[in-house]
This record gives sequence, structure tokens and C-alpha cells, in this order.
Amino acid sequence: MDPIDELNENLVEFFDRMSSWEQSVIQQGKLNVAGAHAIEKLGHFGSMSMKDLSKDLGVTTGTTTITVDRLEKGGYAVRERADNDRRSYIIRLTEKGNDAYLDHHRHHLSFAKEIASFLTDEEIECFTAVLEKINKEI
Amino acid sequence: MDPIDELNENLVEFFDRMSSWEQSVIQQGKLNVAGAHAIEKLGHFGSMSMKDLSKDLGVTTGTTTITVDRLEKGGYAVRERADNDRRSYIIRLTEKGNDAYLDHHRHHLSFAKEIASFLTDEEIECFTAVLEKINKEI
DNA sequence: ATATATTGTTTGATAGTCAAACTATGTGTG
DNA sequence: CACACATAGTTTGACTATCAAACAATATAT
Repeated sequence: MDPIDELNENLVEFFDRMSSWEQSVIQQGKLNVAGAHAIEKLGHFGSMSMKDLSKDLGVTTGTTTITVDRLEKGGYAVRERADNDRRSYIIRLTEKGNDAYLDHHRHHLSFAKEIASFLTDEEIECFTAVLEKINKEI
Repeated sequence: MDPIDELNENLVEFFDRMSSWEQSVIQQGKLNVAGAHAIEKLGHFGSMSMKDLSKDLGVTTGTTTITVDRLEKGGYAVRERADNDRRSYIIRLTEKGNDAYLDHHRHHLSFAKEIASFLTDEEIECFTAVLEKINKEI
């Protein structure tokens, strides 16, 4: 079989399984999908404006308005006026929001751990290196 | 840095990039997201019942009803009565539906080709082998 | 000053989803 | 056989996710 076909098949299946896993992890928690994604970004990259958050999430600012409204109502995040530009807000996770982020992060870590558990050290190293290379190039 | 952390970071970023890519590919075509996913399954695994399709897609049969309604309206698929069970339908791609599948498949292949283009033969081999292993174990 | 650009919100529309009620059909048991 | 139970798919009602376009407030440039 052509190596590209083989790579493709495994990539597609892997992506599918990752998607299901992510979906089920989110549904275990109390957050809705959009909120969970926003919290992941805010936890990973830190507080940022509506515009930057929208760009990171790949959605319009209108969509982000709704998402952040719900996060605020749920007590996960707050809008804070930006010092330098009075049109802009900085979205910051509350302690509750940060806890949710850490919890999600732990799930990711245990997923990575599970994967690593049935790979050799050499395979882990190669896999990580290739992923890093792909992330840089794509 | 801990190898697990490093693996996790790269996995998360990779998944994020794959998601964006998939999203943009679907939006280039005429199909909506749910329809595109259904066509992928039907093209890959062949005709199947509403129930099996729902299970493959990870949604309820109610959701699949809507999705297949729209595919039928668009001329991408047809419901055919199952021979053995008159409650059941077999969902089959039309020629138009199969063309859409092949088109999507070509996009996936060129994505795999792009990835392969900046990897060594050895890296491709290792990456594919690890993905296969993960897909089997997860 | 005045026009233009930018940040974020609102509005109106559509898609995606689920749970629960429902219809039609199939299966098993006394 | 008849009745209960199970299963395949649809419908309904509700909510979330999303976009594009119109809008308000503020910033920037000429």
C-alpha cells in the first residue's frame, strides 16, 4: 500500500478518535462546548481581548460575545475594561474558570499518558518530534 | 521538560490545527458540516442503516434524520427500504454524493502528502506506525 | 474637524443537537 | 394466537453555535 494512503487513513482515524474523546470529556463537565474551548484558550494563552479570543477560536466576535456572556453568567470569566482602549475588554478567567481549565488540562495529560503507556521511549520521542515539526510547518 | 507534557502540548496543538483545516475544507464545498461528516462515513464504510450511521457519527437517530433529509434534498443520498426489516432504511450515496466523497478524500490525501513532504521516509514510517498503534489501542 | 477604521454588541437567520413522545414494525412468551 | 416488550426511525420542543450585517462607541489619520 502507498505510504501516503496509509498515513492518510491513520490520520483520519486518529482525528476521529481524538474528536470523540474531546467531545466526551467536555460532556462530562458542566460547561458547554463553546465555553470549554474559550476556557482552554484563556487558560493556555492568558487573558485577552474579545477580538483576540475570537481569532484564536476561529469564530466571529459576535459569537464570542455570546460565549463570554455565558461564561460570565456561570462565574467562569469576567470582562475587564482595557486600560489603553476604552472600546476593548480583557477577558480574564475567575478562580472557578481557572479550576475548570486545570481540570481539562489534567484530562489531556492523562490522555497523553495513556498513549505513552503503550509506546516505547523511542516511539514517544519520534512521535513528539514529528508532531512538533508538523505544527511548525502547517 | 517532561516528555508527557511535551507530547500533550504537541497533540493539543496538532488537533487544533487539524480541526481548523477540516473546517475550512468543508466550508469550501457546498455541504454543511453534518452532511459532510455523514458522506465521509457512507463513502468510507458503504451504505448503512440510520441506526448504524448515527452510531458512527456519534449522534442520536433524531439528528441523523435531519442530516439525511438534507442530503436527500440536495441529491447526495437516498433512503432505500431494507429487504429484511421494514422499519429500517439503507442510506446510499448517489453519484453526486460519491463525487463529493471522492473530492473530500482527495483533500485528505493532499493534506497527508503535504505533511509527508517535509518528513523523512523514516519519520513517515515511524509516525504512521505510531498512529496505527494508537488507533488500535484507544 | 471630519472621515475612516476598529472593538465589541445586537439582531435575524440557519444549522446542529438532544431528550422524549410517537409510529410502525418485529420478537418472544404464555 | 395474543399480548407484551423491543427496536428503527421520525417528530417535536428546546437550547446551543454560528454567521453576516447593522449598529454604537471609541480611536486614528489627514
